Amino acid sequence: MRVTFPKHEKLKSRKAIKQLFEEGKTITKYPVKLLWLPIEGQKTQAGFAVAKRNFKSAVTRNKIKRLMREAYRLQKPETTNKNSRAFILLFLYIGKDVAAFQAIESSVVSALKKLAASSS
RNA sequence: ACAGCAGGUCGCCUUAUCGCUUCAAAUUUAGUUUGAAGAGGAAAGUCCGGGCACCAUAGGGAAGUAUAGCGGCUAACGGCCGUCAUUCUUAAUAGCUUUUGCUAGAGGGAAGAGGACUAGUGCAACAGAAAGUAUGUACAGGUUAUGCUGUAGUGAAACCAGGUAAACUCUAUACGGUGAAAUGCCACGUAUACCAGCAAUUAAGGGUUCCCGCCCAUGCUGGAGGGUGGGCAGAUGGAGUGUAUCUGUAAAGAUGUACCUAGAUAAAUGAUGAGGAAUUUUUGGCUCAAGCCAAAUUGAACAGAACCCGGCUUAUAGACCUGCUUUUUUU
RNA sequence: GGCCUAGUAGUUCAACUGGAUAGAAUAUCAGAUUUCGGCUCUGACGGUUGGAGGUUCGAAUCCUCUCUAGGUCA
Repeated sequence: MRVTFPKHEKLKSRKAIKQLFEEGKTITKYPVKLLWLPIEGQKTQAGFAVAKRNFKSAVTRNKIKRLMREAYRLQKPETTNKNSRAFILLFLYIGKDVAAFQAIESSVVSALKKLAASSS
């Protein structure tokens, strides 16, 4: 099947992000930190963030967000098909250096697996 | 050929698979398919100037800010072009000198925020008699004598209507304020409620420094709290880009012709693989050396549009082009 | 997308509106004192005033550009 990540699966609502930071739970798999919160009646949405304090250059921030988004996109069917519950997710990059795609991918995968285990 | 200086251009390429955004078409209903397009020379810093929008179709004065030789370009500018004074550097050559050297200096190169101290106020450490109410001392000249003239030392400045305005200031010119989070429309939702202060139609307040004037206005400001935090337009065809001719020393302008070239919004242009390449390192061979050949390795700087333009400044691996200069070799 | 502020010894602050070796406390080091250490006393070290350029006889101070850090506006 197609592995896509269109616009409406992206976490955009300021209100939801605020709620996520206040009430959400966290899973840390260095260099990625995952904030998650189960929701009702909607599809799963995911967002990606890199702190401006750690990376001053906009180019590297965009690069890291694109890498995390690509890793999430490739792993999405395996995680979302197993359980029917929906979440709002936010992947936060907490490392200080730019990691390779394989390292970010493994962190994202293990975080999603832990999320599936703890929510079921 | 190598090196240096100045100016300019480019700034990874090809391909497979999977994905993102916009537009068009089809099908169907909001998904899918097909096709097309998809970051920069600085998109950056926000240092200037404009367009555009709203606020009295924005008006007078004060204050404030900026600029400052002359001429031009431009929508405009603090930008750009030309040019002059001035300064620095180099230097043909000339004068003096036994020489070292000193003085002047055509020409070349670079810099060039440069109005006014004959309006007023201020400032000038140390040194020096004296730093502004200027003009003391010594010597020489001159004079009947004084006034006067020249030299001397200190200092950045004392040969004078002194110096200093990137000191206050004056003169001239320009500038109203705000800033796409402007502004207009649609949708959703709530609280025309509560507390405090000011004001009561000759008033408070607002129109982003103050005064006048004008306009708005029945309330205004602050606090705590409730709701929303979505969409469309603005917003991508423009002082647009390429090219040819003409005008002009040039910046630039005129005319013709061709082209359409991002439009995101927690923010699109990416990921993985393969190949090619500038480049990096190591080994071996040839060679006096520079370098050349072969194999392995590495695999591209600075950097991401956010309403749009014109500049300036800063960052930038490497490649290429043009001009000038020096050195070497050959003809 | 706008706007504003600050950078001075290792640290915390001075330096009046340009004027001379940029000062004080603390920290560090050395010496004295003490059986030893602390306290105390004496002395030394430590700064190209974030960087570059300019104005001026002279710049931490004035001007321009730039870097870094921080704040602020729905």
